[in-house]
Amino acid sequence: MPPNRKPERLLKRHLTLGLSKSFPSATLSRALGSRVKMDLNSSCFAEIKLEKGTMDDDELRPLSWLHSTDLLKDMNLDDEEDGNAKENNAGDGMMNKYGNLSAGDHQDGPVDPKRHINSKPPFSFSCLIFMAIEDSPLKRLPVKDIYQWIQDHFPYFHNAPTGWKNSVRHNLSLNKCFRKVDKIKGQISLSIGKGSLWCVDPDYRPNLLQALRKTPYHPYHHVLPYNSHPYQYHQGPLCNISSNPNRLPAMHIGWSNGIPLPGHLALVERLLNGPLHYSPTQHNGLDTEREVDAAATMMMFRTPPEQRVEEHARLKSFSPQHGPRHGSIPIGGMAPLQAKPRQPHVRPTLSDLAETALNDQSLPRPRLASTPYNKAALQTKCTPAPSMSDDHTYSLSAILKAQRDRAQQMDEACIDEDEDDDPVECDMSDFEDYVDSESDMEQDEESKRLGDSGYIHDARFDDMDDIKKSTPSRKALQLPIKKRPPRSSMDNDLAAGADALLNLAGIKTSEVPLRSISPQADVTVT
DNA sequence: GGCTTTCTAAACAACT
DNA sequence: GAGTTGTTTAGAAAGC
Repeated sequence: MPPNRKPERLLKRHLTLGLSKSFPSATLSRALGSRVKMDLNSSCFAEIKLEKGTMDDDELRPLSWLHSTDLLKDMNLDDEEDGNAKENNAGDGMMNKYGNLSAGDHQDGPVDPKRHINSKPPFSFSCLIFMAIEDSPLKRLPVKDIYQWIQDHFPYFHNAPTGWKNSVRHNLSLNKCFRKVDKIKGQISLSIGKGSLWCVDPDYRPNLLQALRKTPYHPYHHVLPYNSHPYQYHQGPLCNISSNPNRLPAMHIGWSNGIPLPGHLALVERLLNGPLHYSPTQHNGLDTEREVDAAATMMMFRTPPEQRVEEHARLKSFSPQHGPRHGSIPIGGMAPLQAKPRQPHVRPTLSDLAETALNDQSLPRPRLASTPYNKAALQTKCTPAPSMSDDHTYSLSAILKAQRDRAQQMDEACIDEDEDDDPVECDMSDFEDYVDSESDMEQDEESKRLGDSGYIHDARFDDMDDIKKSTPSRKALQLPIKKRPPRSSMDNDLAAGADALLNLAGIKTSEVPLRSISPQADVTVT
């Protein structure tokens, strides 16, 4: 066997083990195969699906991916098994007190589908909730409907002790991936009883997607050679423009060190659907794809932060009535962007892309981290690679390291020769300058949103809380509140990097000093 | 062994 | 008052 086949075989074994461990009987096939009616094109799975790149239409059918893995082919779909589930489980000596199968139950020996019916799904509660919410038409559900969805799709919970509902509520409350939606604000006229609606925080949607992707038997777990790259988790649509699995991730600036670029997604969408009418499927050139990514990325860095935010907000306001565009995905749980008709066979050059992007005042840009004291800001705006492990892991040192890495990367690009502007120091000063410059509304919202315990309030943040507590705010001290600088040093670094790369690509950008780059900066495209 | 994540239980308050 | 919802704390298990 060729060496490159070995991981594949191991993965297959892993998938099989993972599946049999968690869904060793017809439960899975029944629960997922016949009961789950999720539309992949409108659910969270659309993003996962798209990352495979080239899939047949058949594979777009709900849960066909499960069957495509051949993992279900031998499963018995008889209904009687379900009826015997409880009885069979009761006889399972390996069952813990909650009726779950303890880890390792199926590690040794063959799985007996007659014994292990209704074992616990392999998804974490956050994943279950995520799927439930994503499967709802409005991408928001009351907790009661979340219960129902979980029960409907995972029969295990029909017989499980009710403690799992507590876990669901606990997860909703503590997991920052989920947000409570004010009923009035959400303009839900339906009577949903008491309680709130819950939705997925778009900022954390990639995390949840990755959590889903981490599920042992996930169909695309093994597909993408670069699926460990954080960029891919964030930028599903890029798979839209590339069916080449060997394609490298887009340019690394901005995310190679773990800092996500929330606006990049939208920009790529704009590049794909906007005036460029680029249709990569018409052109198989790998370089072209890179050009698109590169230009998109570089342009991101040349757009002022305030416009990024506006663009981000604008995208968030998309109406949910727009159906999903074929091959596209919703962004962060939002309604998908409405596609503009494409004009095929128009291949833009990098210069075209750059020129268009540079002239577009509304192109989004990422929001950069604000204050280290603002947990929410750190978590939502400075989130490193989106993973569930990262989800709750935001140590100051890690963040500073990310900052330092980014600074070093930009430094290595020989961009900013201002010696007084040490990147690391600048980043920290930016942080401190932003301590009180964040709007009260935003902070209130963030603090309201994040709560103060569990997954969110973590002992790892205690030191930061202490710092904040021991550091009187400017407001408290009645000091003048600093205004946010028009462009942070980090922005300048990014812009500088963009300039350098544009120049390398043969595009002359403005000679205006980077610190004073404005959206109207002249750019000469050669 | 320590850390992190996740799950579970329990208590409590607020609300319907 | 009962039931539901939401929050918080605590502890344990499992994986790395």
